[in-house]
Amino acid sequence: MKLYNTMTRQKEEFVPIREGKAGIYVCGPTVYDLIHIGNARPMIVFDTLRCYLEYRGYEVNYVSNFTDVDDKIIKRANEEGVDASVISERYIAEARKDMHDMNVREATVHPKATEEIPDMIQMVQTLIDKGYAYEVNGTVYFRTRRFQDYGKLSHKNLDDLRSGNRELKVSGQEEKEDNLDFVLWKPKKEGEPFWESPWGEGRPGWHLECSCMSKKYIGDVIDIHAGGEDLIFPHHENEIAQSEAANGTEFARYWMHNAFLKIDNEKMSKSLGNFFTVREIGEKYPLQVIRFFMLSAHYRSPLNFSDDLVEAAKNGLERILTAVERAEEALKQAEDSQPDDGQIRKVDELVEKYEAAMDDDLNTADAIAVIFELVRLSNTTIGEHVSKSYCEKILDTLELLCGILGIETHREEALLDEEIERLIEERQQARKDKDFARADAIRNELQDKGIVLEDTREGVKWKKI
RNA sequence: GGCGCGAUGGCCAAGUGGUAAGGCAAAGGUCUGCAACACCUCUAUCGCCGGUUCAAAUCCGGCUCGUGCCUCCA
Repeated sequence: MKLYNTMTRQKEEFVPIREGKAGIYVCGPTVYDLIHIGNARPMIVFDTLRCYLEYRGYEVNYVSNFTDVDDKIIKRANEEGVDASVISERYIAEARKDMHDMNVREATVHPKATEEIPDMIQMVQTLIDKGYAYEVNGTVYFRTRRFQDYGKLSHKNLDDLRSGNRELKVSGQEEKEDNLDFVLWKPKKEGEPFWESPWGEGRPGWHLECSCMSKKYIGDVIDIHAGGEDLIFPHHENEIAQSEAANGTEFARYWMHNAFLKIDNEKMSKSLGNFFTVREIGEKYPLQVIRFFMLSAHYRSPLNFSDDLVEAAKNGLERILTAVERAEEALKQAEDSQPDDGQIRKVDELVEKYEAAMDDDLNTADAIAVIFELVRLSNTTIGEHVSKSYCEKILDTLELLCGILGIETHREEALLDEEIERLIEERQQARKDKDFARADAIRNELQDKGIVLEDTREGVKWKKI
């Protein structure tokens, strides 16, 4: 399997540190509010990566944190007059719910920053002992220039950074040895949560969390480190500096970054008013549609989000789900005959094509195209006098290929209430009596309630939209 | 200013040297009481200019437009 590595800027064959195992760390959200649609992209993309690696036989240790101590959380807590942990706990629970609805599976571990403070203090101490960090008035800074490789991920050189920040320096803190130095530990301010440390009461810097949590739950060297492309600099660059300086070894073998999501072709921002939470979207569409939509483009391409595009994705997904239903219907009528070798082979070829797409840096757009090819194959070959084993093969394969992408192939089982049941029967009677006006009126009435009817040879089918 | 990315049919989107996957939408047709579903048919020479090559959407150079990051935003 080939993966694009941000570090080398090319696709590389994925070779795990330990055969058959993969340690993946994905930077998670800061929990100060409901997660937004932009947060959803890395969650969906890298969950899919995980599924595919597991399908390929890897035992995946998937770690994704919740940043639960941060300025924005504290601000929110002060506004509501509650403890910061009330805010973070609330939004961790909400994030988990949204993730569940998007079929994003639980990570192997979801560490929280506040539960890893001792390890962070330990790492800061190590960095001070090695000369990579220094303390001034209760703040500990990382001595950026001391780390030779700084800038290797984002391909920046320190002097460019420095000139670009000349203006900031005027208003900046003069206590730093160098303007590029970043905070590892900051002293508490009034009303902020804090922890005891050798440098006084305070809290950890943002970058430090991920370095510690990945070390603790995966190891000094991790196979794949992933996140949104905006994290490349400075977050991931700083993580590398901290971890490699402290551990004396390479931090991550492969760096994967997803591109941004735009809304109506503009950058998502609160000021533009085009800021959507996953929860809001979920009220308009099943979140599985959003997952399908996001995987319909390559993860390294910017993806535009708009109602029209989601609507199109929804219709495409419907086609897949309908095909599964048809195949299931066919299976009921199928015969115990020998399947056609040629047809079986075609299905196998599609699976190979799908794997080739996924092996090529997780090309989910191509993988979905293969699923549609399988849908067409199914719709055109499944019918009367088809063998049971062929039907099963089609169904198993559809389920498998969709499953890897986190797409559930069965519509949610919704029970019809008696009223609706009665209306459907009444319509059938009207049709028998050739009272089509009445029949159509009932169909429209049900449609207004979100129930779509389809008259098939096997009887009336319905689905919720 | 520094470091990147992108430009493919009405819309979305694959495709890194051999004459353009797939989806959505639209149109025509088969099926159907009608509709829906499904199936069939139909829609592109790949931003512009030049170069390399037997051959380029795919490689090189230039241009135009758009866009991301440059200290806490996924």
